[in-house]
Amino acid sequence: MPEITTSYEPAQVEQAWYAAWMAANAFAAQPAEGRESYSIVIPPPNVTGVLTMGHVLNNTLQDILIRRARLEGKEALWIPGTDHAGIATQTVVERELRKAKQSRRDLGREKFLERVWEWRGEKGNIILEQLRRLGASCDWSRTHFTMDPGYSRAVLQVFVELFGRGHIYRGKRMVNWCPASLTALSDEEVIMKEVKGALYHVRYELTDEPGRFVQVATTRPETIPGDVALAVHPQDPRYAGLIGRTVWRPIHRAPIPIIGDSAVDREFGSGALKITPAHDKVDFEIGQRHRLPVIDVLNADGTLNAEAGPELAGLDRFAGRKRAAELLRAAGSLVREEPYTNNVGYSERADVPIEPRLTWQWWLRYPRVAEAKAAVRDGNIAFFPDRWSKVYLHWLENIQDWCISRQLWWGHRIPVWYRKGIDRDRLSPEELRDPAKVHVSLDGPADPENWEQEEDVLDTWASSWLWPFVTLGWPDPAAMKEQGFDRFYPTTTLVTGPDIIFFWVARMIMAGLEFTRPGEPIGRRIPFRNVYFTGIIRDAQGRKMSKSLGNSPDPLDLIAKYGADGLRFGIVSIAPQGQDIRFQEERIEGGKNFCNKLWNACRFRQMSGPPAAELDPRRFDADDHSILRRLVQVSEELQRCFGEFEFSAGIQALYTFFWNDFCDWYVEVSKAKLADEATRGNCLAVQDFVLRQLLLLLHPFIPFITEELWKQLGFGAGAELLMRDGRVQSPDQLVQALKSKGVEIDRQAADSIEAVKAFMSQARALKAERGLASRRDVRFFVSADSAAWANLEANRTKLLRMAGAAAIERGEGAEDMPAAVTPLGTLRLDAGAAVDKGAEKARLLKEREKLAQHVAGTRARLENQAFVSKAPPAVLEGARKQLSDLQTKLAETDRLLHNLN
RNA sequence: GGACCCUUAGCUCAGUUGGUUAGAGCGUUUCCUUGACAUGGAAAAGGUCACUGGUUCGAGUCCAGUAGGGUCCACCA
Repeated sequence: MPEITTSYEPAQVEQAWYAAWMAANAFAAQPAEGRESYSIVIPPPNVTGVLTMGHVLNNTLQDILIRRARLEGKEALWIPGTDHAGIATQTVVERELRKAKQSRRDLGREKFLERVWEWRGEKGNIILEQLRRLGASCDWSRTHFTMDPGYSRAVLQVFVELFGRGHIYRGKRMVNWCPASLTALSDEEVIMKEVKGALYHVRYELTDEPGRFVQVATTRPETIPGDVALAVHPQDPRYAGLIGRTVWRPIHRAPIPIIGDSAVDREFGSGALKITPAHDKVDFEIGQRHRLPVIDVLNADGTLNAEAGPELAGLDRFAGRKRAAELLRAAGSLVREEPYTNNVGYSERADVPIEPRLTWQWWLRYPRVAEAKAAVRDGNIAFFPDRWSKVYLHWLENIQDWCISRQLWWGHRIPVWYRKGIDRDRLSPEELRDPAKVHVSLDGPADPENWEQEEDVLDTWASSWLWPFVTLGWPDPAAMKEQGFDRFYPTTTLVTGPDIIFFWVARMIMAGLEFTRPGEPIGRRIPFRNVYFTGIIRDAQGRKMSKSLGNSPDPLDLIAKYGADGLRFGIVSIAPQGQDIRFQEERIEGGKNFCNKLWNACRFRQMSGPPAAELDPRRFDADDHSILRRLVQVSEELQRCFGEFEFSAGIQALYTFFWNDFCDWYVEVSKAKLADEATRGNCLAVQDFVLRQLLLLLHPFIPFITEELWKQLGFGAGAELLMRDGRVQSPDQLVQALKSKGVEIDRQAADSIEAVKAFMSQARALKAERGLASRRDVRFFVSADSAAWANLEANRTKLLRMAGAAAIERGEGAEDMPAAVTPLGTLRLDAGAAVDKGAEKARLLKEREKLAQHVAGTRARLENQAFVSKAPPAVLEGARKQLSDLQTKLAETDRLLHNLN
């Protein structure tokens, strides 16, 4: 057996094991009847993406769940893949073209798409490669891409079916227009930002009463040429006589009416509102109500057009705003201009202000809204943390139709063909469904020469919302059978960020309910049973990590520095349920240190001798009972944590068990036991038993190092792999396994160790306070009763070793020796040197003070009649025992103080 | 305007149905390279649990309010 090196070097180990796992095809789900299944679909990262800390957290958690499920003997499937990310990808490729002074229009649609596919071929798998570095155990043979032929067909089929069911329509409506990407966006792709600008107070002169004005406030004077009316509240006394009269539009001068509409807020500004139906949603609605014309003064790219008048035409909208203000000022129409902060919608992707714009688009009336609400409200789908279900339900309550068309080229082209010669913008809703005029199908019309296909593509999310079932072969029955749709749908758990709860989670639920297993109960049609929402990773200052801020560390650098396991351990340990996470590199370093500690504990085991024989219950001492009891406890704790998705609590429990219970205590006491042939064999067997279980429990969190150590310690036979063939035992199975080896955990024995630990702690403290930690020639005296003395005798060898003492003797010692009261009797330290009596007295007095306070508090509680009569017996008993223990300790401390005098 | 979250040690955070003396990691102080590990060991210092009330025998934990910070939703020009 090769010797384990003195410190853990992850790079080689990780690379080698990932290759070995791949070679063994160990990530592939092996269909096996009778096994419970556990499935996860990855939130598909954008093909343009590179690994971020958010991905690290998210995918580590998925990998933990999948690996744990595998070790529990489940048929575990983790489906990977990428999203074509319409706007993002198209933007990236267009940017490349621009470097060569080209635009996509220069290339034309077909050539451009070829370029995108080329790009995807080169760069599209980078992020999946990075996930492998992290250790992700996805079934790579099932990698999907939302633009794959099969996937695309499914997306189009969904469109065709929803159209057929009347959920999809084409309509001219106000949309969020991105002047940078030149496409419509859904409401979810618009983020509100506070923008500092100006509020312009502009006066409009009455046409029939020169010198009389109506004043309005606006942030967008450049849209004044698009004004078609002023609106006031019909009950506003200030404007009582004005409704029905006309005013002069101050730019691109023309008379426009004053109308009354109750949508106007009387409290804001002057209470009068300019109406620009082409450039504001509310204005558009008011315009509709009053049958006002629409004057669109903007081009698609955000520049002003001829409708804006000769002074503004051709200017960009921001330059136009300045120019418009100047024009107003020159004309005496600008009453004043004040600094103003308002909320402006921005394109999430392009980071420019969006324009409300009236265009023809395709819309989806969401299917299964009520069912989608019920699925979460009634618990068919559980959210962790549960509070996100409120956010989800609130969104569904107020759901708006989804604008699913995008004026892009990269994406699924809408499967609609218009008969040549017809004007598609004049089709009535009935004509839209007339097959002689509009053809909607998967494969297109039989006589394509007579038709023109819709140019628009679908919103990216209109493909990703199908992810949980299209990745399992839907809708092709043969593919579904082959890919195990029956076994793996609904998937077990979805791990994602709360930021895409509307974009993705809610929509997947509706899609799943609409398209899978028609007619079957809701619990069979949902796409997943659990949704775990991760926190958002922030930098040390609490800011969101982003490319533009450059405050996100490169996960690959962290892997190089701390190992993938170190990174995984660190990120999980700082990611409690439901809270945002402040990233600290020190925690990743902590992860690396944990791995090194684990490595060395196993190294120590290996140096102690070959794999041990069976546990020998006859040789069990209190430490053996104690460590095995803790092992069972940790196993229980971990089971609970997995049930509640409390990853950081789980890893914390493992940390404490391994570091404090196993290394700091059990391994240390082992050193004495290993020197004794009588206890050596059993001690090694206990170590092996614990390490074996520990590696199984740790493996989902830190897969590489555990696999390596599993092999180094010879725990797997032949070609067995921990990750594939290992089986973690439930706490009950663990107890049973111990029983079958004749081991029954003795709780009293295990408890007795706690007193020894306290004793040890006090002994060390007595020494440490005098700077004697290294000296081994000290003697301790203990005034122990016979039971305590027996306990100490039984542990003598290891106590001497661990406390660093030459002797522990029964007796009082000298009165001026430093002393401490322990559960096993009063301990005195004979350091063989003069003692600072004053210092000793001060120390004991401080201790006495604490004890006295505590005694008083406990006594007061017990003297409270209400407490005695109402508190549960266990609590009461605990308090009584506490009081008596404290009193004993206090009395002994008093005696020590007295003697010192 | 509506909803939700946070405020606990110098820092970042745990604290699971209310119940002994509120924990961890990092940092700090002292000591230690004894044959797993200095990426380590031992010991220690450090907290009126944001504030004010309330419920309760008992509150970091439950309720109400206040202050500060954050997130999401919403058409206020």
